[in-house]
Amino acid sequence: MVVTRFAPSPTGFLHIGGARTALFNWLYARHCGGKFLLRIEDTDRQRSTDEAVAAIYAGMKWLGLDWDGDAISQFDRKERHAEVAQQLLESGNAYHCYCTPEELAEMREAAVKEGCPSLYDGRWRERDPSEAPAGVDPVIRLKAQKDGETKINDLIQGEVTVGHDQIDDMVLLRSDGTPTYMLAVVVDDHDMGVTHVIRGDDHLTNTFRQIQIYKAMGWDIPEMAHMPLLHGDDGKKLSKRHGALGVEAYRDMGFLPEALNNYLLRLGWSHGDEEIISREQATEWFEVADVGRGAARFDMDKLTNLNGHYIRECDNARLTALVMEYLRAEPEIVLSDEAEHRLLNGMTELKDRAKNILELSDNAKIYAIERPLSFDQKALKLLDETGLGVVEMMRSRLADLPDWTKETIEESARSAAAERDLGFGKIAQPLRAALCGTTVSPGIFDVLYVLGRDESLARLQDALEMDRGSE
RNA sequence: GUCCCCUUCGUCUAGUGGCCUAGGACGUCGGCCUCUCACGCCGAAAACACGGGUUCGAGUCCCGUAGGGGGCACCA
Repeated sequence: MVVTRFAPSPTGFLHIGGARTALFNWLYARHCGGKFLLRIEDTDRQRSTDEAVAAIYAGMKWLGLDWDGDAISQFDRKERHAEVAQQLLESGNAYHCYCTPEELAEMREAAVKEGCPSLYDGRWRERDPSEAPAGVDPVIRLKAQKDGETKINDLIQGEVTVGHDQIDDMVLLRSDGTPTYMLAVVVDDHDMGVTHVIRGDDHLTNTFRQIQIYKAMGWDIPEMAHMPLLHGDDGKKLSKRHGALGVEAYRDMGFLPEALNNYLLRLGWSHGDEEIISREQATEWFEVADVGRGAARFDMDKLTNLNGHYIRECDNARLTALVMEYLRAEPEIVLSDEAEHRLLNGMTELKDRAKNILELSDNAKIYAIERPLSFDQKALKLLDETGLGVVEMMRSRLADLPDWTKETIEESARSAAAERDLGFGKIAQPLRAALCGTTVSPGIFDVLYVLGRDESLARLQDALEMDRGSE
């Protein structure tokens, strides 16, 4: 059975690049009917916090990436890691090294000067423990293979070969007895039964070091798949100003999780010309081998476009709930049952006009705002003598309407325009200004209908009676 | 410095030797629709990094160059 995993280190939030890695692992596991596991790489105690771990859980949940079983804490497994290091020591595949940090720094400097890769030279590899200096806690290093080379068949990168002269005797266990990342990943992946390691490109060369551990332990090496990293819009490494934010930041910017998922999926993976891909469809189609080899740049415009699509497709009740959540923070908004009702009724027209939930909420304010309205500059301009004349005329016509339906409202406004030989815009714009306080809104019949007779007439009356100040 | 990886429109990509006069999407520009704004629809400009091979034929295979990215920690 296929087993994949996502192994983030909890350093604040679920990074957007990490989210993509998680998504790919999730998709591959689900595609194969296998398992998707979550492991928190919290061995760095300085940087790991409970809040950060909670942020990862929350981010995964928001994206709909559920994992099988309980999340595993790498820190909790430190005894097991030490045990493996001990085994390696006993089998003669590892040894104690008493080098000081200064000594190692010198070594690196000298190597670079000679044009060699800056590797540990293995000076304690064959030395007898009796030569150990007093008072120095040793580290345990792996006795890596010196000759030959290792070739892997990466599911994404293809055949990659690295000579063993590029791999030194890396530290497995620190002098304080804690495991290094290299040891921990290998032990954990093995113990968790991971069959496919799908991770960022930045681990490609590390893989060859890790394979040394697998070999020394006599363990099976999982399939490897190294996906290209995400870059900023300038092609450089993704940084904060490029959008290297936590997924919750995207949620707060008004993105829908399905939009982010779809966008992340198409970044480095494709299925012919398909652009809009549902979770179900993605699960069916996803193959690791189809992931591209080149790094992709993060493009906010495309994400935004996708988000607009998913908003339009989204259920009105769900959108209303999201909008209510944002509107709750607005002081001039009172979220009465009446307002919620209007929001829901107006949502079909509203959602065509928004690319994110923030914008949607802003546009939705016309249905939740309390009378009397305030008018923006352009609206005021429309409500001049002529405009107010139209408002007054329409107010009385609408007041006489026997039924308040979109059809009767439209008929009333259209005939008014025809009778006066006016372009319809001459009627609609002043009405819009009086009803919404702005010059932009959904279709005017929809606004009138959703607002209802009483509220509509009251708002029109407000406009007629408003104090125009110095004007 | 050294090793590894990458390179098709501005961006994400299709493309696995002839179906490519290089396709789609976002963005941009123009138009249509229209009560505003959107949505939708139609159309346009826009790319095989460069140089050598291999082949009847190369975006597709090989080599080199350039550019970009990553690794080389008692970080993960």
